[in-house]
Amino acid sequence: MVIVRSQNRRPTGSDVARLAGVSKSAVSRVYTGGQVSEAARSKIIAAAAQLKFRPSHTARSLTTNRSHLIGIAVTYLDNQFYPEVVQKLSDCLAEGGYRIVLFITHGEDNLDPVLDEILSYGVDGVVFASSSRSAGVALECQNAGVPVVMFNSVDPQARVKSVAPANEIGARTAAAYLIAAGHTSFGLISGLEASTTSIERRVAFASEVARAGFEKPAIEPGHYTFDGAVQATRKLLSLAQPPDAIFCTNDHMAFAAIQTARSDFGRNIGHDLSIIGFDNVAIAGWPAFGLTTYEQPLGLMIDSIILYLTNAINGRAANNEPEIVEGALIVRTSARAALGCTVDDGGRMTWQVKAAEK
Amino acid sequence: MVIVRSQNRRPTGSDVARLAGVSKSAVSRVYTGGQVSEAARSKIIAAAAQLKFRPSHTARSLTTNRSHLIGIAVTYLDNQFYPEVVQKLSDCLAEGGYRIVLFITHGEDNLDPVLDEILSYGVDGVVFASSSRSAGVALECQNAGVPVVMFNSVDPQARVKSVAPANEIGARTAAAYLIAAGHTSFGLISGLEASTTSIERRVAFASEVARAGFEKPAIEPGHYTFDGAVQATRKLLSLAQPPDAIFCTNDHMAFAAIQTARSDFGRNIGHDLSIIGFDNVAIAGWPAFGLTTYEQPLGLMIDSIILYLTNAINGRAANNEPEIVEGALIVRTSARAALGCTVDDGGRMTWQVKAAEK
DNA sequence: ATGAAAGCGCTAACAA
DNA sequence: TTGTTAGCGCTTTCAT
Repeated sequence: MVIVRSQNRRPTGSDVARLAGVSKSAVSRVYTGGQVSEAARSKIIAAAAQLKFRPSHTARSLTTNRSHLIGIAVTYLDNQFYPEVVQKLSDCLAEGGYRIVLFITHGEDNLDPVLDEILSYGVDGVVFASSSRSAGVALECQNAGVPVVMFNSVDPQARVKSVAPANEIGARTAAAYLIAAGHTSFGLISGLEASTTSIERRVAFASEVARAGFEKPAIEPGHYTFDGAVQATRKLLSLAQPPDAIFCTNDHMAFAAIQTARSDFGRNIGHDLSIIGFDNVAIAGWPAFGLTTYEQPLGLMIDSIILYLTNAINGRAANNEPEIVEGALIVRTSARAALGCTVDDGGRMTWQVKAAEK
Repeated sequence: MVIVRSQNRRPTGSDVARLAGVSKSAVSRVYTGGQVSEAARSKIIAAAAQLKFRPSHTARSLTTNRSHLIGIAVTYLDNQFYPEVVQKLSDCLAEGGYRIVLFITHGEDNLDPVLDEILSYGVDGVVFASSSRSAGVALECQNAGVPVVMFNSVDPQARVKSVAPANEIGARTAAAYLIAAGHTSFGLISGLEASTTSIERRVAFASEVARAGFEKPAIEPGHYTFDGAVQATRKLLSLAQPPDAIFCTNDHMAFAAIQTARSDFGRNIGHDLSIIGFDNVAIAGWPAFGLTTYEQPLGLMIDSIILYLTNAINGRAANNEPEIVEGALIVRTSARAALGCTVDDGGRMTWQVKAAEK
């Protein structure tokens, strides 16, 4: 009985070298952009094609100490914002030859086991896109020598790089817009209490409302979930003095608020009740919602992340300052129109904060 | 000048062994579940903790020939269905110690470069969730010795494993439901012409309509995109004899259809126009849509994928038959009510096809 | 139970 | 331009 084993083994560089009549190094050089004579190169290419050879990423990683893998930790994908982030990140990273390995956490309190795993996979960099206060884990990661950027939350001590939207400006703009539209009674649906994004948005909104001399907004927690926001909306609209304007700290909750206000309370959104969100996910533009919302300029943010990561990975000096990137209020129909709207060249209506001074 | 280099090197098993006063092999055995005396084990654990040692996944992969990485190729994440797939897959895979590496294709004609990359990453298995006719690439992958499953499309020659929904039953059920509700004039918005899912759903729907003796449905391509479906809806409703019932070959397009029919044509969905989708993504349950749709039982499908993959990876016999998994029509409000609805124990309304014979 | 040694498939000096 | 050689960090026989 003849045992044919080599058939089932994945071909290696040595196999190619043998078939092409050259050394392993020559083969390696072809795949790493080294100097190889045309004659040798073509023999190698031919042999490789014949054997269907593809260099083993794993083995290469071991010697080069680069996996070309970027870890991304994300809490959930229900909120359309995160798939958008993942997709854009994946696209940009792919251009540089990097791929994403996905770590979906579930809002657990202790992320250390996940961290262990991320680190053991030998990723070249990590993006923490979980909206919680992940500074601890991120820092550990960085101390282990792996470049990290926190997306959508910032390390107050600026030890790890962070890229985040202008939460304060966004929330203030939302408040100013609602005030300019003549609203007088405000509600707010907050996200996760542990997340810096939600806190910053909540505080800024409340402060802008107070600055204008109105009663402080009624606040209900929505936990960044759809169902949570449904409950929160019910509570707000069941108040003795229900608000006529509600700011939701993300779009995902705003969709819940709009629908609940409509179906359970018969509100006419954009007329007797204004709702503003935060993120500007694709669904915000759907006719059923026409959500007025403060956008996160994802393109810019992702660019920053990529720039930082590639610099850090290649040992180049990287700007460690937290990056707060400003968006714009995208004016649609879910909030009553305020004065001062202008249409930008993209055909989108935008709105500038007039109350520039804090 | 003293150069301290070892500080910045990630600790290795040898470092731990040296500190613990044992051999490399002992350290390895601790992490692979081998036989180690309690005394040695505790010394090793302590040393590892002190050095913050984590075994290198890369090095391990090289010797064991297992990366614990599963590649997943997906076309886009705009359609909420895919994030749901990715998340569930990630969760289930994580239980078995596997992680997902993401390959987002963009519906390119030639997937070979992507395949090269997938294969070079040394993944232990691959899931093709792009809805196009990826049988060719999938087959190549399998021939390279990497277990593959095609999700949501099937290889007609059954050479590679596939897990797919009951497209035909689903589409027939949708048609039967609309007919039972008294509709007489039908439209259909199809997906990508190259995708088996869309074709099967289109053909089955049309055939069921014909079988009942009605005029064949008006068909417009929506290309599985939101914008495409908006256009398709406009065309259908601008017809001289516009349909009063439209079947969309996925939910994502159904959302576009519902909104376009409402805002551009003033239709009252579920009354003067019925719309049915396919997938049952989370958004289908939102009050704004109340989409009646044929569900893909994601849980079951993912279980099948995992089972096949783990078997194949571990060289166990795996059932190579294509798996067609049946869902149910989830009855909500976007389609006029038909006779024969029953509420299941989960509180969802479901509907059984009565016209069982083909 | 433990250690020595070989080797996984590749890259990167170094020599020729 | 080429080949030889020595690892990368781990697992895994094989002796002990």
